[in-house]
Amino acid sequence: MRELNDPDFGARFLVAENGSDVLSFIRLIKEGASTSGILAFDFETNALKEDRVNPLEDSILSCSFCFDDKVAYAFRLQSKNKWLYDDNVVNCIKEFYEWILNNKNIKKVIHNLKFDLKLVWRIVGKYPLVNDSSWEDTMIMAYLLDENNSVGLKRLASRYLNLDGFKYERMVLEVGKISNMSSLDWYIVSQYNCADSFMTYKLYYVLLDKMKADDLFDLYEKLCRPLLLLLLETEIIGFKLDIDYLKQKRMWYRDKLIELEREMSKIVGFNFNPRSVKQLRKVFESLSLSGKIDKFGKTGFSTDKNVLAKLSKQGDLVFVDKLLEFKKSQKISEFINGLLEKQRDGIISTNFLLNGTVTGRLSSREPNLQNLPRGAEVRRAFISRDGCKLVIADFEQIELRVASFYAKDKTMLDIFKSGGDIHSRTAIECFKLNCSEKEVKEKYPDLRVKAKGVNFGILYGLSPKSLAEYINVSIDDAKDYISRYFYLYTGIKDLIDKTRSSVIENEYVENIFGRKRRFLGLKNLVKSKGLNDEEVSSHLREAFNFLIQSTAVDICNLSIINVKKGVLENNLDAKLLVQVHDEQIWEVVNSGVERFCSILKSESEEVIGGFKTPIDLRICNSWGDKYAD
DNA sequence: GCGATCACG
DNA sequence: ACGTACGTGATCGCA
Repeated sequence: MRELNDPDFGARFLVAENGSDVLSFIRLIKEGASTSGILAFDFETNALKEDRVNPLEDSILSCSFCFDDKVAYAFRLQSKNKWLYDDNVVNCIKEFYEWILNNKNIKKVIHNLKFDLKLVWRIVGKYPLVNDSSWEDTMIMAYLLDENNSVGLKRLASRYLNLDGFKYERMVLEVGKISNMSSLDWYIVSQYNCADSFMTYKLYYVLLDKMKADDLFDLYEKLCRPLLLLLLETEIIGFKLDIDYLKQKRMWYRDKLIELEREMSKIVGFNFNPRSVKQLRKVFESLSLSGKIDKFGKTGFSTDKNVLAKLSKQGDLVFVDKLLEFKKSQKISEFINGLLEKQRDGIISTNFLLNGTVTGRLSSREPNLQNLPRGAEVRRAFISRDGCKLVIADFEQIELRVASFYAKDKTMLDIFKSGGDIHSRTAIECFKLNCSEKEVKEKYPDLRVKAKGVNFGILYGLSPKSLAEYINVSIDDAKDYISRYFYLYTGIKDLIDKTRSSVIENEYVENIFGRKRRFLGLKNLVKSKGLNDEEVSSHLREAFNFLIQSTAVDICNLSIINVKKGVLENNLDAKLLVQVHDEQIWEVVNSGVERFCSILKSESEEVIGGFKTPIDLRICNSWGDKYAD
């Protein structure tokens, strides 16, 4: 055993040097954590591929533990995925992690919970379930307290802890210089590891107090923590892919892109790379098309698909159409290639971030499963495992419903209550149509699409100009539509005004669950620059959009948690595979599908009392089935 | 590393 | 008179 004390931390950092040290550490940690009722821990890992951290594959180097503010313990685990100890010690380490998992009387505190629990899963093959309340994530706690700043452990340590972080920062710099942890001096890694679990321990109490003071504790306990554990399962099990289908498509698109490239070169008269904006501009000039383009970026005129679509409307330009097709195919093939690259044994696993957005939405990474192209082309590859079905649930128009809920707008509430069509109703008012709601769909489908644009635009805090561009009408018309909209839905207008004045006064907005979006300094900004300043109005748009978007997504996520609890209570086998904001996909064992669907309906439709959101439910074999006609 | 582009809700 | 839709992540080409 070696002691690596550090005066800056005021704590003892103890490092095991052999198997018997490890065994005595385990005894001490069990004893200490049982007494204090709390255990912070942290792993160090080594990415196999540089810059691509993957807890399901990376080498597990070491771990550290801290149960009071006096001492932290660290010991090594593996090197190149091989244990560093004999079987007896390895078994004791595994038993120790099982003990941690099973002991619900001890609070386990981790910075970035899902990451470390994936490593625990690799070691003992188990993970905690949604209803286990003995886990804490300081990263998510910090995010709820401040959605605008970094939640990295080092930053938090200097922001919240009354502790000279100088040495820590320097140590981090040293470690940061060498991205490959395994090539570091082992004692430096251990010291760093100890510092991390020690920081996590200290942070927990500070953040807990702040959360309670800010009324965020309920949101954390009832939503964030269960959601973290639920998504842990989602990420561990992954989504099954039809690899043969993807490989076949990859070939097909490879040929198609080469062919399109050849055809375009033939038309233009020289070879060029259609993926390069720079080369594309040259091509547009040689075809005398550049004069028709009125959209510009920092580096020159735009060649994006909206510009191309406009050009295409003006005349039959074979080249422009081929380029549009090329861009679309290129994009799809990027998705296909990405999936094939990242899948392991036919399973694709994403990483959901709870702190990836300022609105409480999740984000999804490596790969992003929340932005797959609509339609069956790519989604058909996402299939259920043998003996299972996919149950796909969509919340219908949840954001508009949330808006009507907050606004208490009688007109809009009535439309939703009676099962009316909100877009048709808006179309009638904005475009002065003289027909019934039902007739709008048949007689004026294009106007209904435009009304849909108005409905969504309102939630984003639209301007006449942007609305005009979006639904392709004149600015004067757009102005007219907006004023008619507010005449019809006066409650919405009042809600927007109320939200604006309250965010200027308080410098934050808060939704019904207590989630906050903070705009520090807004009051002064308004004072010095006025309400029409671009930065100010941008914040005001964000504020209103936050209210709607955050509430909608909190409802969706609460429904997921309720459903999963129902699944466990009823002993069903159903796991969430992916969440795309207002869409959930579950994998359910065939025999339980019917009961699962009734649980989903009953647990989801009324998450807030008195506020119902209808759900579109489908039972599918693949994600693509949703788009089959 | 950044701009442009494009995929999603 | 003026001007911006809200929230994300991935990839490509090019300095």
